[in-house]
Amino acid sequence: MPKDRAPTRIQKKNRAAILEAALNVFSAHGFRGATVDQIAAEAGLSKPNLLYYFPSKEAIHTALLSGLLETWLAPLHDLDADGDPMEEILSYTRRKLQMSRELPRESRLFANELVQGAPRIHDALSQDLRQLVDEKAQVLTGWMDQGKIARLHPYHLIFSIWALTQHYADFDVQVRAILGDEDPFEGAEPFIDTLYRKLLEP
Amino acid sequence: MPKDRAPTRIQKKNRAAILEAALNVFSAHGFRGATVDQIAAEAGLSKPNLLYYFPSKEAIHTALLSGLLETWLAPLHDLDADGDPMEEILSYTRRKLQMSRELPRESRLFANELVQGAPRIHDALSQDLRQLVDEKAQVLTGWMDQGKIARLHPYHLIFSIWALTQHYADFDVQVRAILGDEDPFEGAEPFIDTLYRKLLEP
DNA sequence: TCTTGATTTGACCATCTGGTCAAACTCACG
DNA sequence: CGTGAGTTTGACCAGATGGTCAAATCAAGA
Repeated sequence: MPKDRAPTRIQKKNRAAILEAALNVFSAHGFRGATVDQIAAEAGLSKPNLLYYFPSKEAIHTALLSGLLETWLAPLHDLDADGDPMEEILSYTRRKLQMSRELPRESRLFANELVQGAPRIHDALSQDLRQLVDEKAQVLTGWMDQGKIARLHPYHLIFSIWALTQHYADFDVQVRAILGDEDPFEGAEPFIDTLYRKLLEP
Repeated sequence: MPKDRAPTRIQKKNRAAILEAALNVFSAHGFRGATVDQIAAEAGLSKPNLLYYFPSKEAIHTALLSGLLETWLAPLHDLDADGDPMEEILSYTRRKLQMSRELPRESRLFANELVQGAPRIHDALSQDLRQLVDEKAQVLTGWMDQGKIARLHPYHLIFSIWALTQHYADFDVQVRAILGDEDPFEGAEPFIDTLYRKLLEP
């Protein structure tokens, strides 16, 4: 294992390659379904070499998840209490949908973990995520109190945005099996936009 | 392997026990994450005994999925072109949400499969499911043409119902981590009901 | 260039896992 | 009962998998 001095050029490169490869493999097969050999091959390293940079498969997975959590929650973080309510929410849904389109591996990585009971990120859920959502739910409630948007259960409103947007990344195969050649996001964007306009209109 | 005569009492009992156990294990850990030993233990059988009833792990999984597919699609099947549009759709969403509540293992079984690219049910998706959805999308389009419900992309409308309802089963841990003690379905039902009323109102 | 720490690897190991098999046991029915 | 089909299991196997280690190779600063 590399000493904990400043990382060398090679360390940076290889660590990045491993995490990139791990994202591919874990998101496609889940934790249990991924093998260290697979990740090593994808990263262009031998297995022992990979294990020189990360002490175990679990450690790679953990590093990956915690490294991506911030990215994943950024759009919700950016929901601004001082912005225009309708615009803020619509822009949040658009960013989330865009992330489904551009970062589907990340979405599936979390989906894989969640659908199996999130054994490795349960803490992050009930700590960081919960706190963030509590905070933003209050923002939503504030807007409802001011009559700026329709009164709805704020938590379920947030869940609905997650469900609608992540569905396109997580269940991509199903969506494409049904739509055929049509680009899912082409239709999804205006649909979701319309949905929230109608739903939130006071 | 039992001969293909009429199944004996014991065969019925054990096959059922195996499928029940397999549903528990596969839905919680995915195909790769589940082990034959685990399923056997859960079914109260030894591993060789289990493999006397099903030739392989894969066979159990297949039997389970194809046996449940019908159940899973029944609510959409029942969407009646001759019924009242708004009532038909709302009752479909209610049934789907109820299934998330009462059959979460089934939902997660499919979710696990889909999120990993559905390697074992790709055919069912692009054949049976696609055909069913095509058919029901036409029903929806008909209602839109008649001005009975708002004009929307019919496929994305269906996706939205799947996403919103299955979210509560598939990502149960996340939902509960955020809601704490509150029953997710308590709030979800009126939320989803309101959502589709507002969305579909012509 | 030389040295020293960083990097890489072939060989190896223990465990897990899906699956097999022959032998033993049980059950239903004549 | 007795018997043959149906059922169960302990022992076993081959391959996959996560992980280790000593030895070899490489890179960069003195």
